[in-house]
Amino acid sequence: MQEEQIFRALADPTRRAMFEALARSERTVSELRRRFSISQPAVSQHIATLRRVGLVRERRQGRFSRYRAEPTGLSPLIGWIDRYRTFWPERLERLQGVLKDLEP
Amino acid sequence: MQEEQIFRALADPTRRAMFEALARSERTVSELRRRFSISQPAVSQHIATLRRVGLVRERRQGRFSRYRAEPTGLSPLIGWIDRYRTFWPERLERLQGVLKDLEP
DNA sequence: TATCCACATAAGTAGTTGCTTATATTGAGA
DNA sequence: TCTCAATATAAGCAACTACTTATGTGGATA
Repeated sequence: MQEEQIFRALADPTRRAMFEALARSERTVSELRRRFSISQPAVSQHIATLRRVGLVRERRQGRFSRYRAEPTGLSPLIGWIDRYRTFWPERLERLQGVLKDLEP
Repeated sequence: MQEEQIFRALADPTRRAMFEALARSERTVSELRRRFSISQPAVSQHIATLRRVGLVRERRQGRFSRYRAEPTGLSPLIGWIDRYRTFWPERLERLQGVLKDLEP
């Protein structure tokens, strides 16, 4: 999936919030509807957009559809940004620190 | 500047391309106009948007305005993405490699 | 000072987007 | 099988966006 679609999908605040919620835990459309005060179709449409660009995965379970975020879908976005990290030594250092902490 | 504005600014492909061009070198509006086949006002409007969200800086020089990218303006975007890097060991490793190359 | 030139701003417009209500579709249980 | 519950799709609409042309502003030069 191209970076173009990813950027557009994440430009909407509601969709970004949904991705965040789905990164924390798997949820159904109804659950998302409760959390965001928009109609059920609106939720389905946002999910469809996120799914189309590879940011969300579906897991069918009977008449329920459980959705969860697919962080690897951010790959094009990260790829784009990494081109500009080299301009940014300070930030790189911070990130380096984070990486060190993650080393076992 | 909030991540909201940054995402919206970069969602447009022309604006993203302009940011990329301005990251490579400083340019005037006229120079950008030549590179992108849109009107001069359209260029000015895109620049204004990028400037408003802190992604581009102006350097006045007589009647010319020279613009260049401000990579630190990507900070909110990077901050947002970093929240999901932890879900992504493979990518982290690759990045770690990149960082190693930059060390000396 | 008169006139370009580089750029910004204003105003109008066609296309896109995010929402709504209405209507399928499909599975589970009485 | 009949009905309800969970979700998807269709259709319509108001708001936003990215563009255009027209015009304003201020620096440089004759």
